[in-house]
Amino acid sequence: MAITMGDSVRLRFAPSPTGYLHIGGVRTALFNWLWARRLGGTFVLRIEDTDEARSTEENTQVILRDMRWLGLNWDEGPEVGGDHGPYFQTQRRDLYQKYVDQLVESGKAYRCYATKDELQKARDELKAKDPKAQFKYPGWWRDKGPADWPKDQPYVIRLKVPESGDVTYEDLVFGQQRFPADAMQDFVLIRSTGMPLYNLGCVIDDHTMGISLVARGRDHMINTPLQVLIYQALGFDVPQFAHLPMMLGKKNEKLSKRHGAVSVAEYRKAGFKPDGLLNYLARFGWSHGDQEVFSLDDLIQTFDWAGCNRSDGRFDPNKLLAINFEHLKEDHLTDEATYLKQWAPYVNEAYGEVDEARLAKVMPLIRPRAKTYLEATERVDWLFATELVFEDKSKNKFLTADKAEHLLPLRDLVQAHEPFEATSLEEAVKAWAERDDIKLGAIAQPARVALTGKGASPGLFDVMELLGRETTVARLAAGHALATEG
RNA sequence: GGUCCCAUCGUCUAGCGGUUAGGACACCGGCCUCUCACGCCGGUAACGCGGGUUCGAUUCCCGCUGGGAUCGCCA
Repeated sequence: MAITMGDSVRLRFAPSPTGYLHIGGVRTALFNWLWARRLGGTFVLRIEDTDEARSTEENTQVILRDMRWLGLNWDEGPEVGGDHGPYFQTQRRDLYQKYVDQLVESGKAYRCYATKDELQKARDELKAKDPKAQFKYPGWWRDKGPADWPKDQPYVIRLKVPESGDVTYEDLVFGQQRFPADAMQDFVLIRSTGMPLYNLGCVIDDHTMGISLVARGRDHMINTPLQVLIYQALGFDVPQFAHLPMMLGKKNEKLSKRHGAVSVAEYRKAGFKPDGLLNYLARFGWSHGDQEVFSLDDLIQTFDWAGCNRSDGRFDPNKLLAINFEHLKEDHLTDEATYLKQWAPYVNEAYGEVDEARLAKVMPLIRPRAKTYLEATERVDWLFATELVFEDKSKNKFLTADKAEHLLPLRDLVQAHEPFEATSLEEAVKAWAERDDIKLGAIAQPARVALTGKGASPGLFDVMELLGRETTVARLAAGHALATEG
């Protein structure tokens, strides 16, 4: 497709504040955002809060906060404004009403006074007669006019859907699409409360906000022909569409809580890096040859709709973890300053305000060992926790009377050794082990447990240097005491 | 059931008529090693089925099967 730069390229993400920000939604937001950024276009955030029963201000705030955390900044929308506002659908009701009145006047839509009960009754009757039959609104009010309108009765507005013919549109991912009009019914545009339904609000907003390409999940694909009909009835130009395959759970059902974390907030708490999450999500339903790891800049430079896949996929927490790990351990993806800045909040929350210099010093030891910032935090408890916690398994295995014999000699060596520095300590201990024909592991494993409480840790001598002479000496002695007392 | 969509290792995918069907995650070996990781080396594992089209189909077409979306005054 032709790549045109500039103002005419406008994309949007339009979440409903009926819940937290779901990672499936983030994937949609990301693809829109990437395309806008790649073409130097505009990314609009619009809040579709017309479901009054489920939309809350709190949810809106959560969505904005999580979008910001992810780095998916918007050029127009809540809190940043823009020339096409307001960006909350509930604040655009006059606009919807105006266009709907226009449709009714031109005979392309009509008032329907049928009540929900009447419709339900008709549905039930049809189902009783033929369980397999497809219920369609029977068009009771389709051909009535103002003379037939009852006074003071609530009504909805329905679109007059053509009785034959096809609705077609071009999908950037799925190709040319064709839907038979007779499979659709005269659907409702606006509720009896005057609040627009999804399809109407979506079309009017996308049009008035100048959206050039609508990209959304495949679950909306069935709405698109309906929306095309509204565009046509209103005389609007139809934008481009791109639908994205669904992100499903392990067993092919909709991705939900039972598959683990689904909200952005949970991934933040679990210590994921935004770029890592975004990298995984980008590679879900999109590919660029064999490349798996992308910085955000890589994505902006390489993302395109042609690389999008059409088949639904299953969310894989393992792969997400692996991609996140890649981002955390590779310096070109996360430089030290960034790592420190992003990691520090987790550490401070776990252990209280810790010394930045010490944190910076353990960092290089932890990076190749931790897949998330949270895991990294758990791996430095021996350094920052107020009390050393022993793993039972490791304690029982290595802090025993027979295995603790080298602990005190090691303590003595460490106490006297200069300089107190990892490489130098290592040389000294290795020399001792060799001289007395002791396997290094026989010294190191009990010592590791004494110093860190665990059977696995960064290199023993790095641990010592970080702990400092005083703590190292004290813990070696305490470990020996623990091993021999019982 | 109607309408629509999809189909390559367990998972994410490369492939766009001729390949020993490639990569990544996961898994299993091995090396490295003070432990755990990292890193390195190697391995197991896929074209759903049946018809066409073609000299030749994973690739194009049709059918089947299987999976999914949707059928609201939700979005």
